[in-house]
Amino acid sequence: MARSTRRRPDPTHPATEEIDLLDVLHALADPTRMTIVRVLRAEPERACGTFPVDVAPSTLSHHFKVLRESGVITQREEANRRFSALRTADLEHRFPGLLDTVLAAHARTGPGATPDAS
Amino acid sequence: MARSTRRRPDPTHPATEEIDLLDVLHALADPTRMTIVRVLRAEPERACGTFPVDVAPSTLSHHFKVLRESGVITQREEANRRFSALRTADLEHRFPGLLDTVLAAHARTGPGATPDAS
DNA sequence: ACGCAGTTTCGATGGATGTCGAACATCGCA
DNA sequence: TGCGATGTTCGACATCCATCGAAACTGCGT
Repeated sequence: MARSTRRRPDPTHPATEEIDLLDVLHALADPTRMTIVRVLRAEPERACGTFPVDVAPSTLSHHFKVLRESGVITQREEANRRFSALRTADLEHRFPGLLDTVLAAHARTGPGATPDAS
Repeated sequence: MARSTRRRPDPTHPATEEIDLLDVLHALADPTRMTIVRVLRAEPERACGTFPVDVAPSTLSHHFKVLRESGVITQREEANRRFSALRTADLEHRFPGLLDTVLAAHARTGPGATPDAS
């Protein structure tokens, strides 16, 4: 049965031109999701369950949905696992420099942030 | 009575180093507030009631409060009116390039946005 | 075939948020 | 001194949102 190999439908993503800035900002304005994006920034792809966040699996799934529907990440299904990746190129094309700037700002002030690195 | 010249206390603002990125992103992730910021971007200062937004005065006041408490704007009292201004320098110092990038992104895709200006 | 591991969906819940109208405060001006 | 203009605060309300637990689904290994 080649036609129904995949029962669960592929997750839907917005087209690049459909990505809304306010949706993206809202998606990034959450600690858990910001952590996810930061991790994804360093690695090209990663399975859902392997993120260093301390929330229930269902909550995590919710956050991935928000990130996906806002156009920040892509999700690819492989067997049982779902791999997530940043839509770096798409975001760069639509909002040049945005992701870099936001992540740099968070790196400066968020986690261990060098107290006076200016 | 020099000590109680000003009855209504000056609005409180967070110190520059206290400005939180996620708070800023959240503040910007609202159409009304984004409009306010965009207008403020063009003019150095402006009275509250003169913004081209279509909400009740009390709602507007609420949005100004959110913007102020997140560190995006300053509010100065002059007589009856309250003037708002972007904390451009503070934001630039704390999150270099952030405001420019976000506003540029919104200009590209938000209002009249040249359909295919790439 | 069975069960386990990884994820999503559903339902519920408490808290934040955007919105409004009414009431209050402040200042300038007639 | 009283009125109008400008904003804020308060209370209410509907909605959204982050979170959880339980249930269901999918595919792999035993």
